[in-house]
Amino acid sequence: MKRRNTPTKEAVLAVLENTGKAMSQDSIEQKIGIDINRATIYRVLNRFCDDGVLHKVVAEDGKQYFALCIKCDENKKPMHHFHFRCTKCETIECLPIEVNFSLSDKYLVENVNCVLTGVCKDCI
Amino acid sequence: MKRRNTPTKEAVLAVLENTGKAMSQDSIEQKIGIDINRATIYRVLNRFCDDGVLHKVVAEDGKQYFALCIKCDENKKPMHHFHFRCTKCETIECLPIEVNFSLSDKYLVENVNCVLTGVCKDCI
DNA sequence: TCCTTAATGCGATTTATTTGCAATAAATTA
DNA sequence: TAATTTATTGCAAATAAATCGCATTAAGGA
Repeated sequence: MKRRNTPTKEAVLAVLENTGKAMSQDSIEQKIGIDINRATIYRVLNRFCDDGVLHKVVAEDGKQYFALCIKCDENKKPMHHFHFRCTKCETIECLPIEVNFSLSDKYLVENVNCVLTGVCKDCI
Repeated sequence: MKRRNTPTKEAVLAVLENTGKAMSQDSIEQKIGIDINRATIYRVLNRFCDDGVLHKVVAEDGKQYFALCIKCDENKKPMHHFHFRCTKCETIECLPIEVNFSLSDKYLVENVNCVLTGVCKDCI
């Protein structure tokens, strides 16, 4: 199943590159300019996640937010980082803070989801 | 608005004490034995959260899970801890692992929500 | 230019959670 | 103990996020 380039995909990526933050389908739809169906945006976002272009964060409001994966050294695996959700400006930013924990290897960790919520430096 | 004791509240607490894990409204309703309305369970859970009896975790499935707050020394404030959601047995357990991060005090952190997802030690 | 099938739009659906409102029942008071 | 106040509950409907089926469109290789 080879991927195709479409205006939709480019527009979604452009919005995310532009804000540099994690965004919900809703806020992407508002900023994207062109008229794109809700379901399509979700499908595009999920495909990008599958392809490792985006990562998904679920905040404590229960909603999904998507952000570009930070490109780091190719031999270094992308680190799990904290996210900060600001309840004033309704944004989620990726913090350059690594998530550290040591857990018995009797557990298989497949996913890490860490979100701090509060008021960000711009709104405080 | 003084709180009243009701069979419902006792039953909900009993279930949570029993499993010792974080549970969703759904799973509580299944285990509780008596017939309690969905909305009522949510209201009871949220009230307990307001009162500091329970804490709420939002997992990456977007659902809310509730667990008893761990009682520690009274002079020690309750720590933020990691949670582990097992996709096999569908449970969430509170891990005795503290969440550590250092963030500029230009941010006001009001809430911490950290969930690891994978396969737990009992299911692996 | 034609053809295959990935991508899209639309509408309907599913699932989690909340809310309004009338009825019920704790707990306090007379 | 009976009366009173109002927190709590049940029920049904409302919200809201995300997904799904299906017919249509349009990349991009032949």
